[in-house]
Amino acid sequence: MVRSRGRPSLGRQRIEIRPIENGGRRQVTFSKRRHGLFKKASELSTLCGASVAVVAFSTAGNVFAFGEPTVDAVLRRFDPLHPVAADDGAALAPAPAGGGDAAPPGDDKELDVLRRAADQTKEQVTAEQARMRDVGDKITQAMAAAGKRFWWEADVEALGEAELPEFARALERLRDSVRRHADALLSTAALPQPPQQQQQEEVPELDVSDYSF
Amino acid sequence: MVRSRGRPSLGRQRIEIRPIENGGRRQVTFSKRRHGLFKKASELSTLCGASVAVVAFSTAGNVFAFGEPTVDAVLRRFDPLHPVAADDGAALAPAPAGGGDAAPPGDDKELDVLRRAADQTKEQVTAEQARMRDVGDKITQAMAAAGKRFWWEADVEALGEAELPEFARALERLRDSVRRHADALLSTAALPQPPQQQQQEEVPELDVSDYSF
DNA sequence: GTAACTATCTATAAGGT
DNA sequence: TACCTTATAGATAGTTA
Repeated sequence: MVRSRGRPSLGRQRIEIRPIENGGRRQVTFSKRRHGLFKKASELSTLCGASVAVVAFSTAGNVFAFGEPTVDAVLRRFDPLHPVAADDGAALAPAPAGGGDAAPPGDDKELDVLRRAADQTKEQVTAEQARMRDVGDKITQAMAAAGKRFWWEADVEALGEAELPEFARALERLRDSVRRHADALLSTAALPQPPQQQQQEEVPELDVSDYSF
Repeated sequence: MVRSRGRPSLGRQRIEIRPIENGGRRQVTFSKRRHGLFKKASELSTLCGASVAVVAFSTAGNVFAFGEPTVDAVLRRFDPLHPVAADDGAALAPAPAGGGDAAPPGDDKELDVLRRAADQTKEQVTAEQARMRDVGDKITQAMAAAGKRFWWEADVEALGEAELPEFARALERLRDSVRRHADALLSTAALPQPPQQQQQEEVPELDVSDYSF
């Protein structure tokens, strides 16, 4: 590009830190500085091993967020209502309604139980995969058709009325499966044998009527 | 301050973005960059009228936060599980305890309230997308690492304790979303393909208490 | 944890494609 | 919208107090 005369540009100019009136300029600045801010946050995290979360709302109401390791992880750790140390999710562990609520740490049986729970979960997940592969193809198609990259971007509207309930049910089952696994992981410290309910592979009754399909 | 010989310092040097081993150096860097990050966030907010929140945990476990107008305000606005009006909720606040309890039908205020509620809903949906995108990247990584093609094949075991609850929650939210859509479909028996999806996002609010996590 | 001090390095304001 | 380019304002590494 030929710059016929004088300086090719004025270069960076100093600006006062005060509200930008011009809408277009404000939008451009927001975009640039937001990127810069997230980058800084990322660098801080990497350099110093810090957990960082950034949330920004534009004047237009759009949200942008950055988090390491995850926005939610950091925010929950920050939330005083969910006091959690380095390992978050302690708040997620349901207080077992059974008898004692704390087991002596260091017991070998603990490990064994954990192992079984893990295997069980894995089994369930495998079963889920089999059941889901079918409906999954439909969903994948919907994703591809819309040029989406992530599963949650799947165009729900494009799913037929036949696939929808199946999709929802599949989600629910997987959700439950994952939750059980998470609970098992998180209750490593205190494993008070629950009243032998969750142990069986029987998936908790699915009350479909609840979801009026 | 006398500097007896040579250059007083080498000046700023370029550094690679990777974990700083030296504890002292890391601490100094954390302090400096944290200040810089907060300043950037502040400027972004002032220049662009954006609401911004930043939360950072040092490796020592200390928390530092910045927020405009307030950390809590931004985080509540971001958390869809705790719907709070962005601006002091004047619009959604319970009817003033004065005389009448409802605005006369046909009043412009009615429309205004509706409009604000709609905006809020839209905002929440957008926030969802932002959070999903974040945790989604993590899950996608897990998928890629395992060479899986579908999201439900993601190796649950490979997800960290931080990601697991996220994954479960993401599933839950998506499930709810799907259910709402299904409900809408069924209640309007024969509605042809909606022209847009963002427009009629007005759906019943979700009752999370049902799926307590 | 903070606060200088400097010499660099980086982010970015403007303007263009 | 995003991506260039330029030239400069601002951030900061290394060090000491």
